[in-house]
Parts: sequence; structure tokens; C-alpha cells
Amino acid sequence: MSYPRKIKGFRDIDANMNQLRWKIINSAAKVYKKYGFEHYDTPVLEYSENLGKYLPDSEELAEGVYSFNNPELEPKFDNKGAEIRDERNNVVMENHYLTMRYDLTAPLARLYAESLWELHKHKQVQEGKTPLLRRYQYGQVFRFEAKLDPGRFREFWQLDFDTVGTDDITTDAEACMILADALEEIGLKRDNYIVKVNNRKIIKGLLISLEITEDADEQNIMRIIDKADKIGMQGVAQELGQGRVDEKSKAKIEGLNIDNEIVDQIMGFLSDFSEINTRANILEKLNSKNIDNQTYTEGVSELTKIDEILSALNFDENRVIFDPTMIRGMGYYTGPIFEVEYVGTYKDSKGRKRKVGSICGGGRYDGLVEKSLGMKVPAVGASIGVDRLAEILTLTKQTPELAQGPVIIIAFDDNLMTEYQKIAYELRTKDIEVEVYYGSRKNLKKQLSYADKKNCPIAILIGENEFNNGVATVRNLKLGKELASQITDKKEWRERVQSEVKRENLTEEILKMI
RNA sequence: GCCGAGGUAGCUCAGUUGGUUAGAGCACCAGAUUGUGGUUCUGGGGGUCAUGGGUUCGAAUCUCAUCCUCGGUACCA
Repeated sequence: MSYPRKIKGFRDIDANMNQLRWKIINSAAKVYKKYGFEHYDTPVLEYSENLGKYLPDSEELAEGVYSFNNPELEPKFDNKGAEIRDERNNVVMENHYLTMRYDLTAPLARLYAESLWELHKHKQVQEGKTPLLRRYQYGQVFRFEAKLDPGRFREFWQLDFDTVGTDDITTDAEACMILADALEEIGLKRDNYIVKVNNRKIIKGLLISLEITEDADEQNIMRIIDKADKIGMQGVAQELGQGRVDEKSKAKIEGLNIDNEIVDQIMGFLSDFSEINTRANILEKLNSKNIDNQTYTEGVSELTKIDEILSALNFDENRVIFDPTMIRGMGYYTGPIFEVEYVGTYKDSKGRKRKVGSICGGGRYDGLVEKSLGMKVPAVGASIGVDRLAEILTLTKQTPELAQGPVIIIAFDDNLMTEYQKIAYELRTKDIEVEVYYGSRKNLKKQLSYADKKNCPIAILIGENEFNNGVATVRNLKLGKELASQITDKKEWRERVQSEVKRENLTEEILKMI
């Protein structure tokens, strides 16, 4: 015997949850296809080195992912793909590190790099002329997080679309449109979501103008700015400077100890955008800044282009806004970044009001494929967090109606099992979903409760009497449910929802009812 | 990781200043209904009070440790 239990952060999904999940996936996929994306899949497990530098033996970087040694011994390769040999010229074997995918973007980069590997080796593809790939993909991704926030799991689904092989900024604008369209197709109302757009080049350009050019500093500063909506502008200023003490938790948070003057400049820049503002106003403000390095200028002109396209297609401020304080966590983004926030709150199981936060994210990552291919390949994409969205739809009671169950054939009499099977098979050839009741408890009440729970539309009752008379009793469970609240007299109710039909007409009658 | 709050039936929880046999609602099972869903009514099963030690005549209740859960905070490629 063992104690049956699940790993923390992993879930079982029942029929209702699956119904909602696949509604989300099918709706979004429909939109992705409309824009010309094709459906790809990649394995759940990858060689760790292909997913980035997150190896289990480098403590810091292994955090947050599931990695382990491959039980299979395989040849060791150098980074050009050649087998490494020892002094006796034998191939060196090792157990490679494997990692469960933590998103769908890194595996895409691997897939794309792999497909170009040989061509690139023989110099048959040139930078700037790499093939175009537009794919969408959905599936589980895995992250190890010690403590889970509400609505977050260690295994969760993402629903990505990416365009690899072009640096045309139009695809970035398109990504925003796709996110908006997909969410509306899923059923979100227009004022329940907002796509937020920023460009990493703008903050980067600002930092360059302040003579902050170290990668680590830049990352740290961006990380703190990203927390603005959580800790407030004052909190950001404190964490950039001397640090702060969180009031609620009394936690001491160390600051970056940046000079006051520079902190003031950064805060001054950000606070200019703190008021909700139109895209045009934000662009105007960005242009008016006295910053003239190339990174900054590029960032602003890219945003300008995105605004042009969005505006021309009537994607207005009620769907897509610019937010110069939005950063996003993933380190591989190099240009425009997107995030979708669910607007509004919900009440959790204890009645507490909660904010939802972001439900989609994405951006341009022009350097990711290069890491494994050794050649620059521009790419942009975004992802819908399926489980988060499902959670929100459930909590705000926007779930689809319970799916209709199968027609149920009540098993009265074991001797009639062959007859039940014949009826079921006959109906199935007409594309009707049918189930013969197999439960061990055969009393009628039990069987009808079972049918009720599965939302069965019709029950077919054939006992010895019916069989001998060549008839079947058919009960309309769907109608019965509707009438249950109106009719109190059981006898009358039964007469309304139940009828006897001839055995040879049964299939025909069921087809009429369903 | 840090701070705080918790752990009592399958689920949600109540349980007085320590005092007989630890309760409720939901769910489950059965009957009222001699083969007929919902509602209603009646009855029934189900708990090593997270685990281990301590205090006490006596512990779900006080105490210590451990484990786990939740909230906040930090981290999040």
C-alpha cells in the first residue's frame, strides 16, 4: 500500500475544468490560425544546455526549473557538435542534464536553430535572410517555485504564438492585436483586459544616458522598476537607493545604493508617465526628453511605428496602451514587450478581494536563437497563461455551460445487456454519444442520479416488460430538469417528460429529441 | 528564505476559564416512494482532534519540538 497523493503545485483536472481549458485553447488557436500561424509541438524534456544556461550544478541558475541527469549515457559534444574524444581517441560519454521546459519560447529557439544548424555550418544561410516561421503551440510548462501564489502552479499551460525570422516591427504591433483578438474570442469583454506595451530600449537608453551600462546593474534596475505596481513609486525609489522595510511583513529589503541624483533622474523619468495617458501623449513626452543615444531613439521610433499600425486598424486606447514602467521578468527580451492585465478584481474562497495581475506576456527576443545557432535571428512572440485565465473565468463566473452528457441506457436487467448494447451501437452510428450504465449499484434512483450528474439529455429505460412488448420508455431528462421547479406533482411531471416508443422507432425518436 | 496565522469527519468549519461518550452544514448510504432524478422528511455510517514529547487526577484546549497548510514579503530565467 502507498499513500496516494499529488506533488505540490501539480493538479488533477476534472471534466469541467478541461472543458474550460479547451475552450480557451480552441478559441485562441482559431485566432492564431487566422493570422497564419501553424500548429507545432516540441518535447516536454530538452537538454538543459538547449534551454539556456540553467544547469543544476550552477546553483543560482538551476533555481526554478526541474532538471536531472539523463539515465542514458551519450557522447559528449563540443559546442560545434563534434564528439569529444579522450587521449586514446575514445568517444567521451556522459549523462547529459535534462530540463523540463519552463516555457515554449526556449524550445522554439532550439527547434529553429536545429533546423538551420547544417545550413549555417555550411554557410548556406545569411544573417538577415533567415527563413520565416510562424507557429503556435500549447502545452504544459514546468517551474519549480518553493512558494506558490494563489492561482499559480508548478505545472501550467501556455498558449504561444511566435514569428521567427523577421525584425519587421509590424509583427510586434500584430502581436498586440492577436492578444486582444484572442482574449475576446475566449470571451473576455473589452473593458476586462488591457494590453500594455513598452520597449526595453527606452529604459536601456535612459540608463545609457545616465552612464549605467553594466548588464547586471541594468537588470537589477529593471527588476525593481517592474515592481512599481506592487510597491509603488516610493518603494521603487527606496529600493534603487538605500533599501526599505516592508511595513506588512517587516522584511528588510536591500537597496541598490545608487546615487540619489541618479535615482531622482530615473524616478523623474518614470513619474512623467504615472498618469494614465494616451499613446500619442506618451510618444510626445518620450520625444521631448533630452536623451539622444541610438538605443533610446530606436526604442521610441519602434513604439511610434506600433502606434501607427494599431491606430490605423482602430486598436484604440481601450485595448492597447503604452506603459513605460512595464518591464517583464524574462531576461531575453530585447525590444518591444507586451503584457496583458486583467482589469478588475475577484473574491477568493474566503471572500477577500484580490487583483488578478497579468494573464499574457511576450515581446521581441532578437538574441535567443543566436545563443545556440551563433547567428542573429530576430523573433517576436507572446503567450497566454491558460490556467490563470481559466481561474479568472471560474472566479468571475464566466464559465461555459456544462457540456451535455451522453444519452444513458438504464441497465435494469443483466439478461438484456446485449439488447442495451445493440441500441447503444445503433445510436452511435448516428453520431450520438451513448453510455450504457455499468455501475455496480443498479437501482433506478442511483442510475438516474448518475445521469443527472453527467448532464445526460435522455434516458432510455427497457426492462422485461418493455422488452417483451417491443417498446422502450424514453425520458427527457433535459426537459425534466427545466420542469422540476414548476411542477410539484410527480405524476404530472412524469407524464410530461416520459413516453413510450416502439423499439423500431427508437433511434428516430432519439434523433428528434436531441 | 523572513514575518504572521493556522492544522478537529471526504469538504467547510464550531468546540466555553482544561472536565463524562468531540458537534453542525455539505457530501455519502438507506427509507418514506412495491422499477422513476429535484424538493421535503426520517434514519445511518464516518474522526488516533497533523505528528512526537511535556505539564496535569484529567488535554482538541496549556507547553515544547517537528511536519504541513494559508497570508504577507523576497525571489522568478
